[in-house]
Amino acid sequence: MKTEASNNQKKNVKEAKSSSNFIKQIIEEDIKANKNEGRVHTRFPPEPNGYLHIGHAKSICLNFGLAKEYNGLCNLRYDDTDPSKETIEYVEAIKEDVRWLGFEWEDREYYASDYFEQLFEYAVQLIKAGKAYVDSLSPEEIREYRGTLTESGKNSSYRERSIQENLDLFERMRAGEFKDGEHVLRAKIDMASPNIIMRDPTLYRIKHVSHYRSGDMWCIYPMYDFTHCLSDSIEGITHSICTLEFEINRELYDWVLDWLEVYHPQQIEFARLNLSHTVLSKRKLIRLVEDGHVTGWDDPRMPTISGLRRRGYTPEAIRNFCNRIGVAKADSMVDIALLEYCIREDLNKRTPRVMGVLRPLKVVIENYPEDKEEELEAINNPEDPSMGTRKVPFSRVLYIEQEDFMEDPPKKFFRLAPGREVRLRYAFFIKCIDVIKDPDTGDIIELRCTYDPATRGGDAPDGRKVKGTLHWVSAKHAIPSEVRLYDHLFVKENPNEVEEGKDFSTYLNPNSLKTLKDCKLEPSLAKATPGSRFQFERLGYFCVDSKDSTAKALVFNRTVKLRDTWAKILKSHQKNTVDK
RNA sequence: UGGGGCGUCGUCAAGUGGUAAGACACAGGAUUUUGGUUCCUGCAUUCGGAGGUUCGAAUCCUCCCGCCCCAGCCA
Repeated sequence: MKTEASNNQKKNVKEAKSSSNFIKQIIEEDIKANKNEGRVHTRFPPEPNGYLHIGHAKSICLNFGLAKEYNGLCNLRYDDTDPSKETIEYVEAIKEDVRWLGFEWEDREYYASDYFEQLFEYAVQLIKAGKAYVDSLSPEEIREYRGTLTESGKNSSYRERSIQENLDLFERMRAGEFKDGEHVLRAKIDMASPNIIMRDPTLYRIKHVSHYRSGDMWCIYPMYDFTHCLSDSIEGITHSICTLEFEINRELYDWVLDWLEVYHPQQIEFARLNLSHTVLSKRKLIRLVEDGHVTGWDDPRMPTISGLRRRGYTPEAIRNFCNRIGVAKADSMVDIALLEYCIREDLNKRTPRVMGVLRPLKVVIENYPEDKEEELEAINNPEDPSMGTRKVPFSRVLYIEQEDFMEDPPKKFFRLAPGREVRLRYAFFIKCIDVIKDPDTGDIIELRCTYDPATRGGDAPDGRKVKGTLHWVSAKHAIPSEVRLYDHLFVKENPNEVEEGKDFSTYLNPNSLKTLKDCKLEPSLAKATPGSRFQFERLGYFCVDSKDSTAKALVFNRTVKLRDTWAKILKSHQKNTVDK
């Protein structure tokens, strides 16, 4: 028997704690060695040029989670050094998403663009140290001079300009005396380095573009490699966690900080998230939006935070997911089934149950009086008795789900069929006595049934058992609704893996959205507010769409299906018959 | 064929010289007024491969194989 305490414990299920990983080990060793006086300070550094997705959630949970676990801090920092792509709208959307996920950066909201003056001073310092120079090669020449992966590059003819000349030119770059592309500031490292990043990387470029924050104050903008390490240094970041593709940039990260002799955070790289049946690159997500494959960044099919939110996902489920997938250095592809498991787990505990019929089939209870109606008591959440009960109206004409009736049922089909008796959840046993078809099409349009008044509530006093229990809605009381059923965006597990001459969009799932306009819901749903979540019994978890739903015309999104053993049985049977 | 990384169950992933955690998925079974939930049970004699060191190797050494990243004035 479950005790009150164990019930409570269950309700407050502790968030899955992330297990040990190599980053925690590094941090723990650092703390033990009293590196940084035992301080842990991380940062989440998005570029405001797109919306956050579940891959960013992994990074957010990692950075903020580490800070929390080791009593440290995590900054929110915008890496906004490319004014041609960045906007304030993205800044706002990112803040909303991080906050919604449940993380708090307090007053530590920083912008690399706020460091421009300081960064400029650092660049001057580098020039003075003879470690940077103004190059006047064209972009094409710079590319040619860089060499290839197997051949070393060659020095620019401007590489040996005097410090004075470099200083003068750099000041004039800042002053706006030159056009875009005329000059760049480069680090003077080694054009023969086997690491291409180190072949005199560009530090500053001229861009006569106004910046969403600094306006027209600058026409030269620092590059990522120069900005990021110094921003980390300025903020006193201890562990600068980024994704694997920056591994080769670490040499430059260290080079800049070493030559400038400033506080030196440690860059640590981990593998970015890949999720099956979707794409997670900004470029591809933008294409989905721009090509109209989805309705926007917050389309409930998108793996964006805003899409997941609109779909009905909870921050808790996403955080649990991030804790469960782990952190490592091996490239990997997480099965989207794990994400779905996480949201079901959360919604199962917190969501009220209701009945709604997606594809209605009319049922007339012949022995139920025309004018009679009654209310039956239904449990709101069997997982949580404190959520109480509600009344659902019953009357002579009902709707059940089309797929809950079969005229010629296969073995193991426990639902309604001619002559068979089933239970209507929380109501009565009914028996099908007749099937009415459309004379032209042959489609089943109505079922005639009888009910057993003695089974009120769902139990037969004579101990009679029934195999199936169906959800239903009283026709007279039903409220109409539109319901959107979502499925994986891509049919292919890894849409990034494309066949010759094809592109990821060829693997788009044509059935990723099915809109049902004739759904019938129990009347208690009339007052459902945007964003509220429910379990439609036997079907799945649904939420009221926050954009398109109105009090008069409800729109529900299916967050995720319930686990469906019957569907599995059907599938394996089909497979078996095909195999034979 | 330069450099930097990575290979442990179908998918993630612990493991750090003492004899392969856990989760998802999958397959059985029990309970069930949701074919839901919950609960049991099963699921890597073997860690990319081959050698070697060792009483003992997923862990150390050697060679090989495979995959990923880098030639933006993007991040």
